[in-house]
Amino acid sequence: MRAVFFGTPEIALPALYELNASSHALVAVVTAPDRPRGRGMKLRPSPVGEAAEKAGIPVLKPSSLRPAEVQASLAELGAEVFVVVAYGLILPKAVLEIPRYGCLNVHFSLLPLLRGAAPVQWALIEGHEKTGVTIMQMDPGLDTGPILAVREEPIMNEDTAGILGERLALVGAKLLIEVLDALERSEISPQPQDDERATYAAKLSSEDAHIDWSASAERIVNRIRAFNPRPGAWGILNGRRLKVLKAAASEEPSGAAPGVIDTSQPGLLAVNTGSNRVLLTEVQPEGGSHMSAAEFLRGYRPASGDLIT
RNA sequence: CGCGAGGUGGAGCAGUCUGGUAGCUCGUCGGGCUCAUAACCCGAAGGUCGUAGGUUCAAAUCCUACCCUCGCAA
Repeated sequence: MRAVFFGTPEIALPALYELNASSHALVAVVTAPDRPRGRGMKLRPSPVGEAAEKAGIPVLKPSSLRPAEVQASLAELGAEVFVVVAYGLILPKAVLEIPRYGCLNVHFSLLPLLRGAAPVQWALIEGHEKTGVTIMQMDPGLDTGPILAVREEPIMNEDTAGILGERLALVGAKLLIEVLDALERSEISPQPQDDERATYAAKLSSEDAHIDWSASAERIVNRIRAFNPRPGAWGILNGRRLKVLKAAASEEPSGAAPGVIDTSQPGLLAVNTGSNRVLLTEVQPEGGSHMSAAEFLRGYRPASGDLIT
């Protein structure tokens, strides 16, 4: 079936590739406009925009979907379905109604849980044992449409948002094609969501990534996992920002105030918290590259008793 | 011209302001001690101090240009 793909960041790429390689006709890609980003604030296309251009697929980059002429050009594509994966803009009702089969959204949670912008991160922050991918028929609400397909995915202890997101993106890409195939054969019927059970995964800022050391070790570690690789959970040590990319909760109870570090054991960087100590295992000092805790200790030499806030 | 940090033996850093031929914690290699060890002791190798040019009796250190890396912010 003729499809238009809406997406913006990396996590949408597998779905884009899978769709492009499928039996369905990918007639155009819609993505967020080129934005000044990165060091130097140079204008750069979104990951999806870049990939689509490279693949020779026509790309639209409207800054809004409200203008009538934008909606008209979407309609002209003659698509039977719109596929939306982490696009970034709300689709107005008028747009949702353009394709015959409506708009499908690939969402990275088990809806109605974790509706919203950052479902992968929140699944980790909240310490869930499983999450998944839901494909739904979009309606004007925020991730409220009826469900077409669900795939569960277990969350591993060593998962970070980056790793888990990659896995979900691949699962979602495969599931998307299955849904399109089934839809074409009318073998699928939407199931409404149970709004009572809905929870929300709000967009996260880098201030949310500032570690509160008075929380429990488990909560701290979950946040660190959720913010890896971006933007990176962090604290301030000796006046400089220290990103914590990986950490593990230890069995050892905190023997000092939250945030006080202990370097007495060779190669280990322990931080006291509201519960057990947390062992930082991979960090990145301000201005530097990421490194193991052992390397950090060798070069930067924080002392036992220093406070990370 | 968005703001900022940095490129020093294999790793992570100090030294740069106040020029005078390089240091720390590790790693590596050899030897010793030990039942043993990632522990300890002794010794060794390894650096054109990002690149190019300039100032100077003398440059990691001062000046100029360029390359690369990283953080913030978006």
